[in-house]
Amino acid sequence: MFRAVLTSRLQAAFTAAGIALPEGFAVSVVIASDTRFGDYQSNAAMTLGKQLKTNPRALAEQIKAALQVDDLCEKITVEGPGFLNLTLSATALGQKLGVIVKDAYLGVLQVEKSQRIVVDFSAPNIAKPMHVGHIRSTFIGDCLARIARFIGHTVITDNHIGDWGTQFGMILHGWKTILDHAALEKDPIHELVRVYKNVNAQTKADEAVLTTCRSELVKLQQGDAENLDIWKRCVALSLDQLRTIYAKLDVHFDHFLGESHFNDQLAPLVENLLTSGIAEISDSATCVFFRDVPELADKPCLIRKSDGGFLYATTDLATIDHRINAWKADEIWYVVGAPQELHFRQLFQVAKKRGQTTVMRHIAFGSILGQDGKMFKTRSGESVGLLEVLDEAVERAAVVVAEREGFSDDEKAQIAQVIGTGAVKYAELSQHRMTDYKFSWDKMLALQGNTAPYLINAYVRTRSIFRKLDGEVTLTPVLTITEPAERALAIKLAQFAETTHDVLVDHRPNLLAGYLYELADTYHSFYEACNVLRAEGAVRNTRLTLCDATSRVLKTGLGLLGIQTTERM
RNA sequence: GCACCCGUAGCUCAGUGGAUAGAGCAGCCGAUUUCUAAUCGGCCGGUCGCAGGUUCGAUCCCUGCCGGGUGCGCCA
Repeated sequence: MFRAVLTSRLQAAFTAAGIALPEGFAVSVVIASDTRFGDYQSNAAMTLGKQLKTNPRALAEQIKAALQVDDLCEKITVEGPGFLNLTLSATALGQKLGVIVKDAYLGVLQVEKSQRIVVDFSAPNIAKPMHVGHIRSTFIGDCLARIARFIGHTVITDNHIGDWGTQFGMILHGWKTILDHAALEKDPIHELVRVYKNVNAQTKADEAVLTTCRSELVKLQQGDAENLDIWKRCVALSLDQLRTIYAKLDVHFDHFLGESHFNDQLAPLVENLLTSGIAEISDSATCVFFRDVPELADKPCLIRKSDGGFLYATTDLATIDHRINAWKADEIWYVVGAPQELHFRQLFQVAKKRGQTTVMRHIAFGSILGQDGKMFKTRSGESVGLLEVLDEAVERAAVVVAEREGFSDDEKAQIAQVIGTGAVKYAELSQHRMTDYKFSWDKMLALQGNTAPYLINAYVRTRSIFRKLDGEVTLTPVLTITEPAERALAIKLAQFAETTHDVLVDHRPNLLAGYLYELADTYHSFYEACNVLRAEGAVRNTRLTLCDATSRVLKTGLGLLGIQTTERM
């Protein structure tokens, strides 16, 4: 990629000019902030000038003189206080595009050191429907997993479903007292939710019901055959439904290792932590204290309740053991909401005390808020169901597709499916993950502007050109780029390489979404300015190659976001 | 009380220690016998919450304040 090559050239220029770089000083080249000055820029002279207390502009001139980029750039200029601006040559761009269209990775470099990365995301609860709150973890996690795989990591996706919470006390009691078996057969989740809500309301009104629920839970945890059987049926019914949703979403997991999977390991784990001195008893509960970590000094991590029950953190610790021992994880990524930040800080600290060196990251995200600006409450209040959102999105897309001619009903349904689902995913992934946002039907399901349909439409336009071509076309590796619109498109295409890697620096899918939007925008402009099929000779060939590259980058890039494309719309 | 996140155009949101802070939506004007208009071009719209500090340069980094959200031993 150009940025990496230019960076190493710049590094060499410093050496050639005899300029010693201070310890830890990283020479950097970035994509130009203002394209009037060039395609890439380096502010190194200004940053370094400050440190060395020398004139930054003179320093920039010195570097410029030593910089060997004749094969890449047609212009190098020094501007203002010491900006070093680089403009790529049409030849270099043309060659690059020739390479990109032939490369399975479209110019994206594979990582030098491939890691085994476990991505933990989605994690819905059993016996509850997935709602809009699950959108963020599911889509962000899926996207990050796809990108990590694409650049050469070994990725293991794991859905740590909540199949063993205290909520089962209520479901068990409800199952035995108020379950409607016919309703369960028709719509399992709906009936389970009804039962749960009903019992939940009962417990609020009657203390005795709560006690009964607790004892049902204890029986389950002690292996009571009847309760265990009911629990297994709940899990099976829920998993069926979940698989349907994930298929619809085109989201795939290598494992569904829910909390229950680790039950047997919790007691020995806690014993082990006690004997090794990592954990201690405090107020009859078992805790891990972090007295050497100032910000956690008064925030111990509880791993066993005073009644002997285990907690969220206990299961997570056992899960870490499994991921390290059985899966040999180099890294574990937790795509979980920002409110759980403290939990993960504690968890990672315990792992550190245990000598576990696996890299663990909490990839946090902000909350989806209701119209009142408050968080959706999943326990008491209502939320919008995920299926409901998807169905509505597909329906809205179908309204637009219905106006089109030349499609069978099946094709129309297929197109609406791709566009509706894509719109929902893109609405999430184009947003910075830390931003809280209010759930809005209109924004989530918009079909114009900065949306998935806009990107898919750009792809459709590239495909339509190739459908209309007569005969075989040989795309030439020698592009002759002349028009500004061609040039702008070529540069954008080349920058797919930079963007894809940038996403994983801070785990931010919105960087890729933003890039693809700009690419589609650039392509739409190119499309209006440069007719492809009416052009001739080398110009036509160049434009066809640009269209081919755009087509591939859009399809691949959208694929990395988890968004499918359609050939026509 | 302490900790973390957020505050940018009417609305929803991007963005970066650098050059004139950008999109979409909404509003207005224009382009189509189309290589698919789910498109393109243009106009309108900002004291980047407030006040200091560091810097050649701060919307970005630091401190304080204001406003909103979230979390802080026996839920997950």
